[in-house]
Amino acid sequence: MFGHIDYKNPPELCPVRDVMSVASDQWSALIILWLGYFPVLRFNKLKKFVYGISNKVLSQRLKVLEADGYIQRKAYAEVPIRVEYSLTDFGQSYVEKLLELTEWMQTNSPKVLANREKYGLI
Amino acid sequence: MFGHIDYKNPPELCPVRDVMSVASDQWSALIILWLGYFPVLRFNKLKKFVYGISNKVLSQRLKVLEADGYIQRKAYAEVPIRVEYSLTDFGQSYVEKLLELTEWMQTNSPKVLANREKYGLI
DNA sequence: TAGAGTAAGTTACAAAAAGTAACCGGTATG
DNA sequence: CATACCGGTTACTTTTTGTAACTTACTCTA
Repeated sequence: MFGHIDYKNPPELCPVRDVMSVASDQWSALIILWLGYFPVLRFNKLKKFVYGISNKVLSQRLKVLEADGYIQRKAYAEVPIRVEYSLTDFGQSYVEKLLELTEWMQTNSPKVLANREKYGLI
Repeated sequence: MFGHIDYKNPPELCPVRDVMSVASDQWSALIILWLGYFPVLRFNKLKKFVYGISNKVLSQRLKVLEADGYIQRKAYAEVPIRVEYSLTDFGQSYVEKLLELTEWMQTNSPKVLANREKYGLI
């Protein structure tokens, strides 16, 4: 894992870090998880599921996730316009990894919350 | 995974989401990964490994990660003061999960970078 | 037939988070 | 005698987010 980093002469930028920071961003992760649950979602549906996200940030994240190859966007020339978002095969393989982490979080978040509370009282 | 969310009546806040956003934050993840590699690290060493982080943000993240139970801080009353950071058992169990994700990222980041480039040219 | 609602965003502005650089007091190093 | 280390903190600037209004063209409701 750290083998590729020469930590005595740290590089200006680590590409893995860059890629990971996009994919594990809170909103990006939620978008990908919901698209893993529902194969196809339109903008406004997605916005309802990814509770609390703004149009602006949803729009930004969708563009970045599309550019990075996790999701695909299909626009239909109807009136009103219909746009469908779905995971690519690559995105599908990522969501499986992400789900493992999320499951760990679901199991362990009570411990974190308990810890947080205890820490606040001391 | 989604069973706990009633997406027709979305909750004001999802605790899992809150916990996960702290733990999967870019800087937090890097701190935890380096502490998984070196059992004990002092502030300035950590700062060198977590390349690019500022004192301010490192200090903030260490406090939050300590409060959430991932790391522990030991200060020795020497002169100059010595402070050692290390993973708790809980943090250790988390870093194992995080490493799996990181390994996936290492394997797959070339695909993402290739995709990104292709997308930029169209 | 006026009014509201839907669709997928964009835009201008405000608020929050992150980055930058200087500083602390005491000690060891050159 | 000046410099660097130790583990941070503080004031200030820049970047990122969030908020709310707006867009175009059609459909549904009263």
